[in-house]
Amino acid sequence: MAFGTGCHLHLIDGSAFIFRAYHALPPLTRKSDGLPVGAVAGFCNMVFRYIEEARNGDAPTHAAVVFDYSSKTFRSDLYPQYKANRPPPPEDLRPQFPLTREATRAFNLACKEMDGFEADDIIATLARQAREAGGRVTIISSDKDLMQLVGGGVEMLDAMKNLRIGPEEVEAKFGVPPERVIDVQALAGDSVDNVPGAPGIGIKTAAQLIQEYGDVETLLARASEIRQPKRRETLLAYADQVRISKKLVTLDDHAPLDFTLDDLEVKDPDPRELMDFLHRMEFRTLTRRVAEKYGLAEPKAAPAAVSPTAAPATTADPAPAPAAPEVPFAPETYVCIRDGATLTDWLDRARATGWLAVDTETTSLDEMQADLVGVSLATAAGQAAYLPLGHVKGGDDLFGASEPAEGQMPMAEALALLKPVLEDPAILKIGQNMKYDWKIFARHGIRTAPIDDTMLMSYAMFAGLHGHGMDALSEEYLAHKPIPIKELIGAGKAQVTFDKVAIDKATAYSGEDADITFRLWQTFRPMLPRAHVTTVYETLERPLVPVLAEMEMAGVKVDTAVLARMSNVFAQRMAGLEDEIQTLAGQPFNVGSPKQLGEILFDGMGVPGGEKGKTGAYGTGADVLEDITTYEDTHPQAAKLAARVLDWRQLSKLKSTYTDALQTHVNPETGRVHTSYSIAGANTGRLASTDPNLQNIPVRSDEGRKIREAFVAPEGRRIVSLDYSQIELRILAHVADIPALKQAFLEGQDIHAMTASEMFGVPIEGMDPMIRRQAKAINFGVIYGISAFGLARNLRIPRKEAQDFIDRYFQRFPGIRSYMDETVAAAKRDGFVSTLFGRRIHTPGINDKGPKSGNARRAAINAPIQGAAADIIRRAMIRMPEAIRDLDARMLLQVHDELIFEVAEADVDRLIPVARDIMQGAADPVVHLSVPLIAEAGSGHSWAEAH
DNA sequence: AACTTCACG
DNA sequence: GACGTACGTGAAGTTC
Repeated sequence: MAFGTGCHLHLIDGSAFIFRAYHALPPLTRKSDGLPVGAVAGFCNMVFRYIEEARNGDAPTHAAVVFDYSSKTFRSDLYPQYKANRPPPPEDLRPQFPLTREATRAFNLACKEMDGFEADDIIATLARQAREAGGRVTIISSDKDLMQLVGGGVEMLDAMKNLRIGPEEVEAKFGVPPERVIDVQALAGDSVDNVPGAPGIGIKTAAQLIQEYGDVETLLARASEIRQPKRRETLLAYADQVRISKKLVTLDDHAPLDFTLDDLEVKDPDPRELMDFLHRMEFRTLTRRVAEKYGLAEPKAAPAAVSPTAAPATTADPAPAPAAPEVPFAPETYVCIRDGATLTDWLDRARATGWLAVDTETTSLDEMQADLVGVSLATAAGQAAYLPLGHVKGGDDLFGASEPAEGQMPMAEALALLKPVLEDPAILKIGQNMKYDWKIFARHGIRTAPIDDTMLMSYAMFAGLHGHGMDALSEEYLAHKPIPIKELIGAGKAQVTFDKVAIDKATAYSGEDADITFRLWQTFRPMLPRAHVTTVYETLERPLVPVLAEMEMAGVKVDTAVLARMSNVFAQRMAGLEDEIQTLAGQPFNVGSPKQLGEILFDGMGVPGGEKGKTGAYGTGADVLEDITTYEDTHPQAAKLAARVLDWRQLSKLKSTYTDALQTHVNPETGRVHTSYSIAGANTGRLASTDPNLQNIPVRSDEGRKIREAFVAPEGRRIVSLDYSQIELRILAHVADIPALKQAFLEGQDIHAMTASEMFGVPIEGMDPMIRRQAKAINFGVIYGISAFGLARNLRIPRKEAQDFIDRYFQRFPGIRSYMDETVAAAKRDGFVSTLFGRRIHTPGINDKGPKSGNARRAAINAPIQGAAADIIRRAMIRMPEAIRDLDARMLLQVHDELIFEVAEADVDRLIPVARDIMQGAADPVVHLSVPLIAEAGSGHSWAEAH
């Protein structure tokens, strides 16, 4: 059909689809050979959805997907800097470009690109031709550069948000009708495309000027009439630059196309060709959906051959993992191991392949108290077995004891067979959260090595994107939902321990865990090098497993008598305060209830300024109460009440979270407290401590600090603590390359005083402590992605003043601002930021609009700094055991920038220099910091003395 | 289970 | 031009 009146042309901005797909999806790879295909998958999904949806209502008669050919166009000849600050496409995206063209053709859509022209020029040319022929045009894109084409039968469609963009929407965005958009763009410029425009003129001002003068040429001709001196000067000075900018933003609607509109007639896809392509890409879900749509059978086996066009661009990567034929999950096929011969058979399979996925089942999540119930093994996808060892029969007898279930190997016999394999240096043991299993085996005298951990692989690749628990990983990367543990042990009060679970059910569940772990490992292994995080995984994550396991098993001695005494004192003082508080309130109420307290203060006593949160309750946080304590003159009763509540809250916190709770965490067998560190808990690379959290033991208040007196060394031993001094500021000085900061650290100066001196021009000698305090707050603020609001609140000063401080700071240290800008730009471009050591922290939401993007922005600024500090102490911890091997000393705790040891009295003076050297040199040799790292040491009978 | 508060670096 | 903001955690208690 010839294109004419009544025809409707769809023009799809293919390149935008690709980048959107690439950034929206995790880096998927083709299973059989590891070829990156995430963007292709997303692209296909978007095209498929487009065909399904966009064509329903207002079906096109003609359509084309248009791509950019290369980054070199006639515009780069006009202005060499045009789009020059665009980074090259990521390594793993480049091989996907030709595949998206292939995909377009597989969907039987016209696929158009042209050397020397941008996709936008082709779209402009086709849109003009269609308009002139009397047809309608819909441009599937949200690119503002295309908005100049809107009008006269041409409109845009933002496929993501399903928004139509007509002349009104364009005018809402640019403040001028579509035909004047190029004039506004020419004035405002575009930092993304590096269109210069006129400095200091943004869209708002540009729109104003164009409304007044009509277009750029008239405006420039009459520039001398402009009243505002600044605008006038700018326009006079930058007239040529604005003229070039206009040429850059004006789309060429006369590109010499080698095809006509008639060639773009819509055709249905050939289902066979489409299926063949999707199948070759190994997109299972999409293949299935297409098969359903066209009523075709799904191809069964994975394709043996790979199409020549789809070959990876590089051959430098290691050999791909063994091709994984699609094996369905079949829990009923898992083997239950009940005798030595069967166990030996499974272990021989591991000896043959060199790998073994393992998972333990126990009676508790606390590895120090958990009893081993069973071990599952997997040697290939779908090949899994379960070895029950500690299952018991259903009912308890009169004494609450229970008999072992039948058909289980004796524990000792089974472990004797397992031990040589688990310790065999030629057999890789694969686990999900291996630290748990490592500790269980260690308590049976087995040192599991070497290991791989799928949770840590996921963390190295996807930190910030999603969690790393097995269930989530299985659903995400294996498209398989595992059997929920609740189905076996129940939940809540009715929950039972795993030893009570019937062996056949345990076999299905536990075998599946090992099976999933193995398949995840197969999936992740080729992905690590492609994400460039193999070194991170191998040097910062995996080696930490045995180190942390040993620390956790060692535990720290806690003097419960000291804690109990403190609890009693706190209880008495709290009772007294409670009486006083209720008298002041004139009624009894629960002092621990923020809701009741808020109502009494703000409704009952009439304190002004109560602010309700989203739940409708008044906020009564410490900062609010502190404000109220200053209302002595207007609300003396409330001021006093607030002060008492603050005291009560402090005691309540110390008692419930620390002095009471810590006592319950003392292990009855070891008499010590064993925390658990999560390696993949914090997005930045920091560890997190749980059950109990020993990383937030009080220290800032005198009262709280006393709790550290309960963390003690046994007779004849000492606690030694070493902590990095200002490690994050040192990292900032290095990465942002700030000469003054680096110099100060090299000379061992007081960094906050130096900052104050630089900012305010006051001498360091005899400095007002107030000024130093403010500089310190700014130094910390910088690390957190400073804002005037945050600094103002922290320092309790007007926002304007805080803004002045920040301006002054950036003026004095301009490198900090450029570092921040570069970090945010990297996050927007790549979707992640990296530390000095290559750790990746993803930054979802950084490209969002709205208030949330501020959070993402600050997180992106903070992550490389906090993350590098975390990397450094990880490196120190990994080297520490070997370094202190000959000393009677062991590492017990880590608190982000501090390491705590227990050491024989006689070895204290030998430990400190050794540990200090390891910590101070921990960045070397991978990164040579241009500032020294300093670790300060202390020792004593308790943590309070050592810190 | 969600929310609030508060302990740490 | 308005919006909501310091970064990263975990635990306990109250409320729904």
